Amino acid sequence: MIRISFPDNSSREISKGTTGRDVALSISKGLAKKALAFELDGELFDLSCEIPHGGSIRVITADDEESVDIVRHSTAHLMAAAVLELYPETKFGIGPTIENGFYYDMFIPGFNGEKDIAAVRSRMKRLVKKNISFERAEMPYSQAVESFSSHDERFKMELLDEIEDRGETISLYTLGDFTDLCRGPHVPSTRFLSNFELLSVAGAYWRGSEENEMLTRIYGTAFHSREDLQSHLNLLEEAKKRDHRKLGVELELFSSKGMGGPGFVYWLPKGTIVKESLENLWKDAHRYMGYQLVSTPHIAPVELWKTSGHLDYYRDNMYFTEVENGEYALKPMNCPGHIIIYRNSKRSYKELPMRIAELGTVYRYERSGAIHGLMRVRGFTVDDGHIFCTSDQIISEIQDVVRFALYFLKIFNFGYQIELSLMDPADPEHYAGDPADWARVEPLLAKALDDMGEDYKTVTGEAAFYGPKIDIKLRDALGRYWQGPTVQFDFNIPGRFDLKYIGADGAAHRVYMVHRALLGSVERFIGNLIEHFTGNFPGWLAPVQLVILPITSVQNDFAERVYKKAVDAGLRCELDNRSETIGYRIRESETGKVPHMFIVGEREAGSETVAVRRHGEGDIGTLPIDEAVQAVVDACARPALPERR
RNA sequence: GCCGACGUGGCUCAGUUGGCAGAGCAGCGCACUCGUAAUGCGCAGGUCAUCGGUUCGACUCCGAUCGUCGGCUCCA
Repeated sequence: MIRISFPDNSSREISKGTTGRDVALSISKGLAKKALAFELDGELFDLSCEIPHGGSIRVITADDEESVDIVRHSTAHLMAAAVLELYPETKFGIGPTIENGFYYDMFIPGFNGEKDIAAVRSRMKRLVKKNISFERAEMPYSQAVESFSSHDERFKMELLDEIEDRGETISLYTLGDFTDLCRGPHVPSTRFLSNFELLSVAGAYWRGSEENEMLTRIYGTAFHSREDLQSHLNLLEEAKKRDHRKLGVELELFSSKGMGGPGFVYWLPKGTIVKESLENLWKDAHRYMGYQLVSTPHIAPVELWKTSGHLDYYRDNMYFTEVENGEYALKPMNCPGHIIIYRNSKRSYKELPMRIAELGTVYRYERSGAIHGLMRVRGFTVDDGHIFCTSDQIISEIQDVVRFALYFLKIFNFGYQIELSLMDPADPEHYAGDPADWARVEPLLAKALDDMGEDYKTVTGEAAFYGPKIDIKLRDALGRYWQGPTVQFDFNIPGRFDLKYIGADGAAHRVYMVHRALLGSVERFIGNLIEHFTGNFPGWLAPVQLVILPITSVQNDFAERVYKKAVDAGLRCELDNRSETIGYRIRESETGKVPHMFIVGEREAGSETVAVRRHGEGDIGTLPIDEAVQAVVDACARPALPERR
């Protein structure tokens, strides 16, 4: 007999051989019907498994958070089973769950890409209807090898060897004619798998290495209910609508095609207003926060990049050019330029912390397949800053940077998540600089965050080779995370360039250096903004803030007067007095996502008023001209500068 | 770079088994002077991504190149 306890703290004795299903049944028939698996002392098991030992047990149903992953994993098997039926020669790789879904990597002879997805889908539906059970079997290595080698499952054999090497139990799951090497757990049968969708097909290297053969990866997702699946599919639709590449064309913000070269952004007049407005706030905020703005060239002799280490570590991503007296490279980063500025004169401890910053456009060669709209380009503007300081200034400088970064996220209502990336102590060879320096600084970064009361995730081994870093991921309106601000310590470059300051003791000391970017790449950040706001920028960024629309040409003079007042008030305003219907012109401003419109007809002209219309809201009433202009000015006010320490 | 899909006027898309390239929107012109998301008529605009091949004849079939998209990879 073994003793198990339940979440409500009750407990009971059960005999050996009792399965999870028996336990669920003993509670209620309804529970047994809904049950997907059970958890014993934090470990998940199939419902059909015997309770292996005493402990605290929980029956997992669709109501439990972790259960959707079980459904997805089982659906991956279901998909594999369907693929095997259709393509008997298929060899299987791995089929894990991922955020929001699953995939399976397979070598599928005869598969015709997306065209054949529908067939797989309908075959899966058929298997669901048959309500086939998942059968688990454990077996010794030799028997498993026999089973997989008879089907020439070369990928599974590889996995099998690794499981054996780690000394883990080998378990196989059979679903109909398909048997897979798998840890489990799985749902009892396919009746739990009716709410899935196959989403896309892609190539993927076996085990993610370019050295290996490329397999076909099919992506899908699954949920407990039709409603959950539908709302996820709706989210994907919504994301498509917000795609910054699409909106960029529609709103005439930027162009990145044609002769301009892939991965290069050409900002159109409207996009330039967005970019400049953002950059202007950035510049003012930086000066206010004690940064000195600088400007450095786009190209420099290779010797500079040799000294900085970029030639060794970053060569493959750099553009080079030859001129008569030597080789030059386009800058892939701004740091060496800022170092030249630091080294321009002998620095005193009294100058520290010295914060310099630049909206520096850099060029990096990205492989053609990596390029993506504004998010991944070959030329972009880094809102780069470098802080030179002493060790006892580190904490407050880091805190200032993090606070400053959060300011930029908060003014746009982005959510965020902080990650602290540290070195892997088991692999010190991998990192530049004195390990003692690392040991001194890493806790300071953690302390800086702790003292601010910010939550963060520590990721060991994720530090850059030159130093530990704090990354902030931003979360947009659809809940998606993007690379955002980054704060990086550098134990490499100060040594390479022999950066020093003269201390109060009259001696030279090595200066500490922090790289930081708050927006990351201005281009990518604007891409995030476009998707976050669906192109409905806050007023201060809107390319056109106000459109004046006279109903007929009789009101043109009056409209002209209103227009001048708005322009004088500093608004980006347009007067649309084209000979089109008022409905048509309103529609154009609406689809152009102009935040405000003033509509002026006979009534307004006679009473020195305007009818105000707000994007997405429609007519909001009539106001005297000056009041209406002031309301738009207020709505388009730039956010306040950040608070200073 | 790799796997797969795609590439027809500024945009969105038709184009049957190879037989003279089509529509809507946008643009231009004319008329219309209009009350809160599309007024009407007319005009112009494409060497069907590029190059090569097969064919009497190629937007259509084949190959290569370039680009775009979904992934992989990369991401100091």
